[in-house]
Amino acid sequence: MEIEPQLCRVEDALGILVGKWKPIILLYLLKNGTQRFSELKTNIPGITQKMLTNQLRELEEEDIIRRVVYPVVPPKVEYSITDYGRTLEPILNAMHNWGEKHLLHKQQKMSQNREMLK
Amino acid sequence: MEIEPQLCRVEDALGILVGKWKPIILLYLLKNGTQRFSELKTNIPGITQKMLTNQLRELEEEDIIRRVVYPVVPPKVEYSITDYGRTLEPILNAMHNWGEKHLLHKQQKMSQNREMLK
DNA sequence: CAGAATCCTATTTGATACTG
DNA sequence: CAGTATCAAATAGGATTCTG
Repeated sequence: MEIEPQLCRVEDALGILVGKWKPIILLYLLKNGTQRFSELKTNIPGITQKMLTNQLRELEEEDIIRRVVYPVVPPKVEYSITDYGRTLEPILNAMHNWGEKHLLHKQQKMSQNREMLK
Repeated sequence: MEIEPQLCRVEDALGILVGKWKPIILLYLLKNGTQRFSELKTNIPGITQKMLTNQLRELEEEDIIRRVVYPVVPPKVEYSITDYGRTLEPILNAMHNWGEKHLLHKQQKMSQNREMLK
């Protein structure tokens, strides 16, 4: 019984979410609303300017976030979630809840690994 | 308002699902039950032996699938979803449904791109 | 049959310096 | 402030050959 990959639409959502900083960016914008580039930069620990730009661009390309440039000096650019982007929220929540629920499983596995090292 | 990445558990689920062939492998096992290595190999078009082995190992490492080796000649190895792995099913379904629902959005974007090329 | 091993390419991520 | 540009490192993925 052959599966037809083109009939599997899991990748559509997955592809949008994959990227080292995308989930955190989306969660941040979902929780805190419109944010400037610098706000994201300072509030997402460890991210570089390059990666922030990169991930924002990719999310914008997928219409998940909106980029608004104010023609002022110094530059001001604001990012926010689109209505379309908001449709991903249930999926993000489902994954977060799964992660929380199975923290225990993860910890048990880690203690197994410690056992094996003895 | 700083976000604490360690409080975001989205990556826990996401990390398990990420990999070029993981979703399709999981969907196949969820739909068709226990499968031999060769069955997966022939029913997942385009996958190489190396990647099939690789992705199965990573899923096994996360306790999402079970690997059972039968000590026979020629070798026989069967893979199946664990109960723990089955807890990911709602997430996979949510992503698939999202993908189906937003096929239209995707198509509209593609026609926009075609317009831009004129 | 179910892989392991090797080699290679491509993509992703990161560090750093520069700019309108 | 909000980026670009460049280079380097790390990771993922693929083609091919070999083996118990």
